[in-house]
Amino acid sequence: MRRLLDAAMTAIDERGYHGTRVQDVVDIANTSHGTFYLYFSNKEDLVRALTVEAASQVTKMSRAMTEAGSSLRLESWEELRKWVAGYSALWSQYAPLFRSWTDLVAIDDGVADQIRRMVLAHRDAIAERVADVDGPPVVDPAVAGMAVIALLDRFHFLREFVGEPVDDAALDSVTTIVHRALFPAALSGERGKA
Amino acid sequence: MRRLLDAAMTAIDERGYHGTRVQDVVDIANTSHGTFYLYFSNKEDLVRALTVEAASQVTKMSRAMTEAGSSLRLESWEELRKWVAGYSALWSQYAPLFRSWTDLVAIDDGVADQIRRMVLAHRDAIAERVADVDGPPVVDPAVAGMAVIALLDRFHFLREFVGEPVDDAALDSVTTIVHRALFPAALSGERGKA
Amino acid sequence: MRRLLDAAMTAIDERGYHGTRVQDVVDIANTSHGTFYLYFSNKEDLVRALTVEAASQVTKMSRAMTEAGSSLRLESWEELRKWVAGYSALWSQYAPLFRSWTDLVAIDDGVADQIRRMVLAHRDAIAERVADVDGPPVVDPAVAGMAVIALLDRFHFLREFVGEPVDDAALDSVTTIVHRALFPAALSGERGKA
Amino acid sequence: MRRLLDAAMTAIDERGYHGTRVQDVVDIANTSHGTFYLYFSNKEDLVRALTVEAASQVTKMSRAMTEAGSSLRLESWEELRKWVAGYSALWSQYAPLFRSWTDLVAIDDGVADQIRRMVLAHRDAIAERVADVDGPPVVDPAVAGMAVIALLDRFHFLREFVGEPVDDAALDSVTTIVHRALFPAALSGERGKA
DNA sequence: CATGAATGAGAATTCATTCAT
DNA sequence: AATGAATGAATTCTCATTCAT
Repeated sequence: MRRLLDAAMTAIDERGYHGTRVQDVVDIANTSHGTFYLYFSNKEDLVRALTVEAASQVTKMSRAMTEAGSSLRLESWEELRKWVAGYSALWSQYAPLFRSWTDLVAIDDGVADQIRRMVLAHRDAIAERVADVDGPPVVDPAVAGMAVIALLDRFHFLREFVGEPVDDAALDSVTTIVHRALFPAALSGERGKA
Repeated sequence: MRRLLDAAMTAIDERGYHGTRVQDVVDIANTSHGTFYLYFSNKEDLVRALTVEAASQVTKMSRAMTEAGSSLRLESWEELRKWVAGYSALWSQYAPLFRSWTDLVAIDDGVADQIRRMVLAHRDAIAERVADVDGPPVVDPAVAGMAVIALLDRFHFLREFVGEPVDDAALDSVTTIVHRALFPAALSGERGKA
Repeated sequence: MRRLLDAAMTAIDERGYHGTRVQDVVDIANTSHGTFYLYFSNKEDLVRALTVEAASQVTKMSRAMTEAGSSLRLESWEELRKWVAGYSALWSQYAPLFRSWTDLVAIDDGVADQIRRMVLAHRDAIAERVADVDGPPVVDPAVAGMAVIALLDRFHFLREFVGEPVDDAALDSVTTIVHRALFPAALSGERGKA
Repeated sequence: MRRLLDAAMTAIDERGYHGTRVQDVVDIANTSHGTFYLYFSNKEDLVRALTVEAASQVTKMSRAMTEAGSSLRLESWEELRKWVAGYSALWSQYAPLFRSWTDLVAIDDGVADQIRRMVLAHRDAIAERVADVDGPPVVDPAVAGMAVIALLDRFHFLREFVGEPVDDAALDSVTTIVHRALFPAALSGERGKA
């Protein structure tokens, strides 16, 4: 079962969700057709399972931001950088899935709901952090949260797409961009050469 | 032929690229299977034509930014706002296609090349504008350009996805976010209520 | 389409409904898989069409019995014999279908409804004729009607099954049996040697 | 093994022979796939076993009619009624199987042979009783025997199918019908209310 | 130019049966 | 004896594409 999930990730990575046949998955997992349907009732069921996994990781991230006792201060460039790095690592881990989001939400309502909840929770978590900062909010925190998610998600996709996968330098720059966008008052503290 | 292209947009809008059957397109266009293959050698050919159209519009935008005689100053909030509005209008017009990008690039190399060129041209145009501004660039202009494209593209998608389509207020906020991100020095001039 | 219906009859005749593959039908019809699904949405749809055909023939028989102006007098051995012959001819024509009834009603509600209506209409038509006869009805006409249908249907099946297909002599005997069962008072008029 | 046979009857009752999966049977029997194949070499083997059981019951009935010392006089309405009741009880007990006859004989030659032998034995037993009666036989006893079997078997099926399961009143009427058909001379002795 | 019936390759899914434990 | 995970042959159905009219 784990083998099938991993194989699915590999297959989706190589050929995209639609390009992936059940046959491809079981070939990679070195098992048979029948076995696949022993564990998953169909292709969507498999991708639903993968989505639950990925979404729960992202949700864990959001929760870590907001839960009591958390001391994450996004307005600190250093802490924001770490958070960005965390997101980036997650994206890389589930890249095939994140890349297929657009597809998936159109195919299966269950998956769409999962992802919608995840996005909204993440957005709200960021919004809360942004609104927390001293001084009057100058942009709608909900918009800011969504913008950050949009930026981070798509930036990874596009950089891969144009053949320049995200590296540490890119993450430094992206962090600075996000930092400036969210906390314009806190110009000091940025790493000089970002 | 125009009818077929429009029909394809409608169909892709409703059912996504993969969900769209040649049947659907010819039904909407009120024509026949045979006619479809008279104008397009296959389904990919059709989507290639649509992509050429959309990409050329975007490229027109990029070119307008960079070509000699252009006076567009993104560092002005008002001008940036207009530019954002322009992009948003374009996105809305070609929403079905933009939404399907992720799919499309995986399907057809021709489409992928088109889009890759378009993205890079757009990124470079923005980068040039960012680099132009007086004072030392603090973030890599290429990263900034890509980040802006990523943000704008995905923001539209996500807002639609969560059921809150982008409106003027959202664009105001997004403009402010982009403005701060790209031109941290130019804090004055922002619209107060964004 | 006619070709497919006929082919289906042939195939069901040879292998039974469950034993019949779509492939078998199209092979006999000398056409292709795709063509089959052009005319029928699936196997059940095909059998539904066949059932409509057969059921309408039987219903035509029932209606001929009851409609105004009909002078069919089942209590006359000769007329009963003709009616039995008519039923027998119909059974032979749609034998594969009649043989598969038991199967079919378990598979598709549409088919089951068709057949149920047909059976009830036929039973009621017979019951009406039986009740019409002078003298007090000694058996429940509805039971008598159903018994006649049961006898005629199954008799054909069983005789084929044991390798002695129904012939004229058998039909003579069956007619006498039915005649005696329904009209015990009318003993005269029977053909002597039945 | 008994558990498996009973489970199979239950399953066939609910879903018909073709609708019954080995899975269903073992689920009902609360055992496993492996165990099933320990006792039966395949699905047909199971149904063969069930058929042997049912057929031997029917054969017992036939034999009781013909064996030396038997005093069963079908020409007595009362005795015929008892015999009909016996058949009806048997039918009800093995209803799932009797209902599936048509299917079964098409599937497995062994089953078909069983059933064929049973039907012929039964027919001959009835024929013998019919021929035994004083006076010249007016219908072919073999035809009469088969007709009676056909009537009784299908009558039960059809009544269940139209939602009016056979009850005592129906059996009274059926008895009268059969009685008149077989023994037209013996009009007296019928129960008045049939 | 336009049509739409016909095609068949390709994909998903089911389920009887096996076999290592 | 009993188990149940694993298998893969067999089947249904979809849909892009062709081609005769």
